[in-house]
Amino acid sequence: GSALSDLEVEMREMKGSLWHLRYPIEGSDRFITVATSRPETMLGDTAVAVHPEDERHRDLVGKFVILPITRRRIPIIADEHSDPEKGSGAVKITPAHDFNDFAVGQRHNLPMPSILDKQARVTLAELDLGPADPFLRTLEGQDRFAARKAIVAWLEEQGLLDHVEATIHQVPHADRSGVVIEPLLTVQWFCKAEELAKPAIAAVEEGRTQFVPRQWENTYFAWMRNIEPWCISRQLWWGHRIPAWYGPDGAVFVAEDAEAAQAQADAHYGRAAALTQDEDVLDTWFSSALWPFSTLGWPDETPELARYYPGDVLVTGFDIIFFWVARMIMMGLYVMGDVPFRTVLINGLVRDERGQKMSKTKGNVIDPLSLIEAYGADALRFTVAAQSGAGRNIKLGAGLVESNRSFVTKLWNAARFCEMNGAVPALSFNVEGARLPLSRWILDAASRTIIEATAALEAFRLNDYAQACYRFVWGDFCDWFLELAKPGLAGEDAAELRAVAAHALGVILRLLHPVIPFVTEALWDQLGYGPEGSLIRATWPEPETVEGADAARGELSWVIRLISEIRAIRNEMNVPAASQIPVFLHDASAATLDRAARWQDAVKRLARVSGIAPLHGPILKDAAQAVLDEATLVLPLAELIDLAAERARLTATRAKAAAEAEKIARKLENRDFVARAPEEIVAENRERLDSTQAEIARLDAALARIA
RNA sequence: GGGCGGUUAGCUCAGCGGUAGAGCGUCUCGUUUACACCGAGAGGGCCGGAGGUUCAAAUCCUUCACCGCCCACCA
Repeated sequence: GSALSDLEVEMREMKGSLWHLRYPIEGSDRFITVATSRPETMLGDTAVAVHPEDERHRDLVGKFVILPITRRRIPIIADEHSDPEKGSGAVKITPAHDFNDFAVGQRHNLPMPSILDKQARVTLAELDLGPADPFLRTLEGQDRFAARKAIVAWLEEQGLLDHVEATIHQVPHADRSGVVIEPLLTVQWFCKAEELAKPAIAAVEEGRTQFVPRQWENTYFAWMRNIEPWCISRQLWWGHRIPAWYGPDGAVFVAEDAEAAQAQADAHYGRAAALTQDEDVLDTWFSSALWPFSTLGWPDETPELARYYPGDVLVTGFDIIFFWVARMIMMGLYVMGDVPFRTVLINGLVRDERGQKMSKTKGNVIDPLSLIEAYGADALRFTVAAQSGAGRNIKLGAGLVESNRSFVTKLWNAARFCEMNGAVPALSFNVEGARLPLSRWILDAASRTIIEATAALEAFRLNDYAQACYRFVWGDFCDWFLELAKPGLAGEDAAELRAVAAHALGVILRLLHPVIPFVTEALWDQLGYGPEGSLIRATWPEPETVEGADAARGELSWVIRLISEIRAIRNEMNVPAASQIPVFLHDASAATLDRAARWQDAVKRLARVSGIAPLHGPILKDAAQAVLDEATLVLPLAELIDLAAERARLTATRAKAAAEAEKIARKLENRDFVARAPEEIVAENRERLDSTQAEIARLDAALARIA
């Protein structure tokens, strides 16, 4: 058995019994009943306490009880600790084996005999034995639980057991070994934690160290402001020895090392005295508290210590705030005069798929190595980052890792496609040289992603960072840029598109390297971005201003909406995938027709159309229609079209738009809204109403044509 | 007993005063020369309940319910 700090004690709910014992009162035939969940401790009772205001027992205060078995005479005292509401209102006091009872014992100057040894066996050594019952002898050396059984049986036999009550109570267990802890009076070394805590509280109050998310500072403060003296000695084999030495007469010398202690002792005794060092070691958390500077060479003033203390960010779980974080802050301030780190990032705990805490007994422990074996380290790392919302736990399951493995594979394939098409990274590449709207659009999107991802990382929002990268790679780069670039890669724009693709991929590799280290590193090297091992040292990508970005965004947004509209119609009208259909633009502006001509090849390919042309004159009857800005798309489907289905489709679209318009109109009719809402909000709603109404008008026209 | 967090689409979650979103899953279609670990499309939500503040509430306040956690409590 060793001493423990409060933090190492874990309360567990257990079914147990409450034994109500009858203690005979001296000089009368009355009894006083006390309740206990640990009857064996009655051997060490040194008083029975009642509440000073409790009328029921007032006359008993000052009288004595003859404790059964040991037959010791112990006083009935009045103490606030006794709760009249509980049990009989009288409570047995065992100062050596209960914290509260110890306090009572101190207040009333009671003796404090231990009746258990360090192996939790009954010992009678400290008892003042008088006319004890012979039964007492048989208890010596018995284990606490065996003794409990024997004592209960004996009391029952003697008629001293009033009754037994089944209860559920909190029982202290050692968090490591899991055994039930027995409070025991021992001599230990303590640290005045309160003194250390004061500057540590101030440091966090003043923001010299900040917790992320901020709410954990409450947890820190709550504990630090109510901190108890810290028991730092342990009766274990491993650890730093307590730096205390004892002289021949037991005098204590505390010093940095044996030599200094010896010097102290010699001065004290006036002669050379033999010293023996304390056998105890320091609490492992005490030693761990030194970690931020002891690992940097302290107590020597090393260059490492000068450069790396204080550290920047400590990343850890909330369950370690008291054990380690608080202690490092206290110790850092005390020893180094500064906080050990500026930011404490509290990440969630990794739990199983259903959110259960992993435990060996539950058998739900996920071995990261098996996930890595199945899906790769990159997939696991990316998954954990993507799931780590601020302050929430991570539910880790194979399914998630598997789908993120797909993302890694997607990245790999996209890079392979770039390579196949001669997208070679060039140092000379300059964003300003990009002329094509497609180039400008993807370069602008890359810059925006860099800004978003960087901001997210700086704010420790790893999930936002991962998501921004995911969306850019899969949504922008793969789904649209590469697809739209395919026709161009075979033509006169090939050189620019290759250079832009290579540049964007370079941004992607650098952005994702922190969470997809292996695959990005392999691609970086293989595709010629830099020599092997150089990606981790590459500079973080910087956002760049792209000339004509707004115009490029407008144009690409149009192209993407055009293709999506055609695809939607094809799907909803069940147009066979293999059939190529023509697309006409009705009422289109010159600028729109211009765009249509420019994107002809890409649209043909991505929307499976045979061509796009302006439509003048009457619209064919057997056609599907859709509204795109000022123009109406017309898809002649001939025998493919089901007019009823098309009417239903257009009607549904119109209904949606009408509901939207209605909602906005109601808002704008509200005088309070127009008067009190900010101008730009009102203007925005007016514009939305206009464009929604224009869309409805075009849908009505389209419906009229197929009526 | 004291405190902290959560409750939004089937699942996991983002959004935290001004048009409810993402990923996965589901359904339909698809052998288009990077990728089926893929592509296209669709459906799916009284944003836990009740009050309140506000021109406007998933978002702010009050309160309740349920879930999770921390601290204290061996009569």
